[in-house]
Amino acid sequence: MASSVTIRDVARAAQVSVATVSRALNGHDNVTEGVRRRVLAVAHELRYSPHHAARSLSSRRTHTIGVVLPDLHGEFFSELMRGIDQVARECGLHLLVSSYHGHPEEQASALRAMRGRVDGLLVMSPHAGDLDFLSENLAALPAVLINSQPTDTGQIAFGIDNYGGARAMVEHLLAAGHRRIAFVAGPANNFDAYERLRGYRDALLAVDASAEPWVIPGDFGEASGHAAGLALLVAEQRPQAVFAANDMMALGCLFAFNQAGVRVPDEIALAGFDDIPLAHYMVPSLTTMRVNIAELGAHALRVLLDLYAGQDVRERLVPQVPELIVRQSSVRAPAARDSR
Amino acid sequence: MASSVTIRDVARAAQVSVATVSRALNGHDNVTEGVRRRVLAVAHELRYSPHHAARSLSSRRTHTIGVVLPDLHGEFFSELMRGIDQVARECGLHLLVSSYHGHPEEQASALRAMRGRVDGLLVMSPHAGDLDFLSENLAALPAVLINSQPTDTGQIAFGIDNYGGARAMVEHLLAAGHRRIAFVAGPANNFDAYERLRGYRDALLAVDASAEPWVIPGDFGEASGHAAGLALLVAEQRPQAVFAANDMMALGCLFAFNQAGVRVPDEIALAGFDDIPLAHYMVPSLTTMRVNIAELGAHALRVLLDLYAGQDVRERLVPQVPELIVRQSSVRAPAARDSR
DNA sequence: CATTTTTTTGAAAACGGTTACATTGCCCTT
DNA sequence: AAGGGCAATGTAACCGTTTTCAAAAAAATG
Repeated sequence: MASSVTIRDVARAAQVSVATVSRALNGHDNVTEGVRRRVLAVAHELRYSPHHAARSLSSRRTHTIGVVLPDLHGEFFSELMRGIDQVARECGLHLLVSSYHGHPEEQASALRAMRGRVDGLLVMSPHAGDLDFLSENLAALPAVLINSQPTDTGQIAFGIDNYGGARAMVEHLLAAGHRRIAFVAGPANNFDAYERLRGYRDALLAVDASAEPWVIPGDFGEASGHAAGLALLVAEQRPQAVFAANDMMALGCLFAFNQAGVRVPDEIALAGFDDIPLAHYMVPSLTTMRVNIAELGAHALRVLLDLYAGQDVRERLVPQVPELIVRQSSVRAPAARDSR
Repeated sequence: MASSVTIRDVARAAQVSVATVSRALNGHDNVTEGVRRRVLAVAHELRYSPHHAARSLSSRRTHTIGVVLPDLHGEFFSELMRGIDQVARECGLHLLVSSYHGHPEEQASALRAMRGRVDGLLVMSPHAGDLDFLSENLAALPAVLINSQPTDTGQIAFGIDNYGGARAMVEHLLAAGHRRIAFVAGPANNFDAYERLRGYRDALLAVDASAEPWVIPGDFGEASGHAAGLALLVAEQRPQAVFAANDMMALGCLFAFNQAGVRVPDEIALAGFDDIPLAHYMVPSLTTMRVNIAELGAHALRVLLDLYAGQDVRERLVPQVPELIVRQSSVRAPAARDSR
């Protein structure tokens, strides 16, 4: 089975003690050059590779970061992982990923199972109200919360400026001449969704205090966007623009509009949020708020590492501001610009 | 810092020996019910959680599976992870993910770093010719290779029947009445891409030995599909159908055709491979070969676990056969069926 | 050259669990 | 009541490293 050539084997073959082998391999400077070379040669020869568990038991470091996410699929997850992975590789760290499919108790057990397995944690917890619960189970590990609601328990957390992004989008739609703007909301207990909804509401009311927000429920999935699109089409007075809380739902809407022969943006304007790769390729291409998810993940890990190093990271927890990407779906004239 | 309440603390508080605590916690049956309850209560009270490194050092099991992939982004990766994750959760396993961005030496170090860290490995290595190299670095761990080319070194490996899938698609296009069928290829050194190309060629030549395959280079990215689409449009005689080696490139093609005002499928038919979620939402919706990537990952992990348990898994290494999904993009009449 | 200082090396103690083996206590035979 | 068998518990060795501390060797000092 697992071959298991240990540090003792290397020591014997190189005719030194295990302590010397350990020192040589870890690049300590108190080992003679000749000895070091001999040890390295023998280690390579024997295909020695240190046993991780033993090493981390004794050194109290695992060189591993735990990533606890609500789900392990979809564009968001994939991009987030990409960003995290990039930084992890640069720093020679490994990633232990874990998901809890919405079940809080699974999240708790996932978090606790991280003890002695990771040096720090990146946790994404978009569901409202589980923060006290969360800090309960954080096993005293350094942790950075991604994209959660702000916490009063002093947890290190930051995310995307969903509120500001949503406001910016509504302002764009208003500026493009649309007045009756409907909003397709995300899941009720999702903090991102809540913030985007709030941004939509505030932007509308800011320009006309008597305006009536028009909110259709959704769940961030394509299908719910499709349903929302159909619902909007049968309204006695159709909206002039539809702002979906994420791109997937906007896609579903567009699908519904296409099926019904309603032309976008001529008869109805459409906008999303996230700027997933498809947004660029839809016909018409989708106006959206670009969120650099990979950078979000990368930044989170960098902050975690500095936190681990004992630095003060407080002032680096500014939310990431999304960028407005205007494409064809929101303006009658051909899209003014497309930054791709 | 990390609180570190150890098994000894629990033992002291429960007034038993560490051995008894260990037994009680691991559900051994030789512990009196009263004692077990007391230990469990104390452990919970103290928020004890076993130190993973210590446990796996002594028990020789890590309850962790290593997943080594070429890249950590995109639809394929995301779906694969979803499938793997699902099985892992069912079995109470953790996932250590690692990527090597195409660099073989990084792959080697990633593989070696897995020693003492995981119980088994899931490796995806689509680049041709690194298999001997690979087995060199497998650290004698049980491993399952996903979607690699078949190996002669006796490695456990399986993947997708890309060849058969490509043949099936070409046969469908031929049956739909298209004769001049162009193929947008994938990266040159990618085994999946090679197999799909081979399937295309063979299917064409099977029906007419003098047929001339028409292959445009691509790299599986949207952009290369777009470029290929433009290239095809300026050919003196346009193809009647375009078969892209994956959906993303088909998407790029469609984008090019749409921009040029060439209607799909009326003027030119289009087909892809993978059945990514967007395929369903494109206008027109895309005919493609559905590959159940999540299931591929799930199956790979199940095989790995059985391999680990010492079973013979040889006859379970059959390639996964993709399913033909006919949508609007390949047939003039409204799509006959759409299995979504 | 003797002595002190510095560098290089080795022996052994952690690290926090699991588990083989020894021990204890209890019940059952005879 | 003594002994045997069995279940529950404790003791201590072990897993493969790192690291402290002491010893040995080498270098610097007077």
